[in-house]
Amino acid sequence: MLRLSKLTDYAVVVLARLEEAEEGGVMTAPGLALLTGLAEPTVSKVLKILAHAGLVEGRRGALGGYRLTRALARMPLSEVIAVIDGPIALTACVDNAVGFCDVEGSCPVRGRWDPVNDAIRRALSGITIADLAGPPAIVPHSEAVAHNLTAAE
Amino acid sequence: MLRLSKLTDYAVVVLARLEEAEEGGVMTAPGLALLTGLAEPTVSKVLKILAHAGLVEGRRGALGGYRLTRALARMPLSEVIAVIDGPIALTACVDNAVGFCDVEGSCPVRGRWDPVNDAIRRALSGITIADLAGPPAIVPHSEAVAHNLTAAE
DNA sequence: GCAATCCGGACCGAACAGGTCCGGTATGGC
DNA sequence: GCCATACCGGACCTGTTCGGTCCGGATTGC
Repeated sequence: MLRLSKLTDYAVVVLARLEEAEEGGVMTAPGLALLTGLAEPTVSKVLKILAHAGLVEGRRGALGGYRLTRALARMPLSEVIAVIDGPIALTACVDNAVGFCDVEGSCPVRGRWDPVNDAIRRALSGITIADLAGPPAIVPHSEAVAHNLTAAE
Repeated sequence: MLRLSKLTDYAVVVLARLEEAEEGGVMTAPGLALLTGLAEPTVSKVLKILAHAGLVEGRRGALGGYRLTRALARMPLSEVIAVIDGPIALTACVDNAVGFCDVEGSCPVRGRWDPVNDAIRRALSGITIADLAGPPAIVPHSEAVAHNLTAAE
């Protein structure tokens, strides 16, 4: 299904909400949980991962919270995916890894997936979280899809 | 990891081998299992799925087997993925589905994933199984990777 | 000192994928 | 006409991964 983890989905939502904080202000994990409707431990987990990767910054103590280290417009989707789900790779046959596949000697596809991975990475790099968060208003429940957001052509 | 199932990987390998059959000839599931080094039940499973989708054609009885219904050069990778793994969609929030997400009313990302999915589909549609199977010869166990196979630019 | 908050990790249950097997049906050869 | 071969369709089991929760510790401001 080529699906990515829900954590990544949550991360995008949380980041989108986090941008609504006033300039320089922080938002707490419980607060973001309320805003997003997600469970607090889940939000906390997401934020911890994002903080570890440097996409957000955590400030401890009372009046603490999280804030973005970068504008969402400068945060490509591919980076968030890589942070949460690990490096983007469709199969285990990546980077000429040897010894993982027991039929690598006779595999006609060997080494050919890399261009595919690159194509996906390129398509994803052209989309930022800001694009996903979209204009502040909520989109109507129908087409806003065939947009000029295509990024890869 | 944005990973797709191993079955899809196997499907590509099997298809690549299947193309080596002489014109109009069929190859049996046990035979393909030997050629690919995969377990026979697994190969059989893959072929059944592919046959159900019409990508290969099965002929029963003695002297039976499978054969391609189409040249690999006309078989986009996206189609194989869709057949094995289901439709290409990164998240559950696709096609403006309503009622699956309990926070859809307040989700700022709602409806914004579709362009991403489209971008991925487009990147994948430009690559055919023939590209993955590559030239008939087997690639050496080292770099033959950074090839001009990128297909999407 | 106390309360609020992030930090790092361990933990468990559920869902999914991977892989196998079996009975049934069609085809060709002896 | 019988049998071996091979596809067909499904059920089945098992292991791994993901989603989600929880706890103790460290840090900061009042």
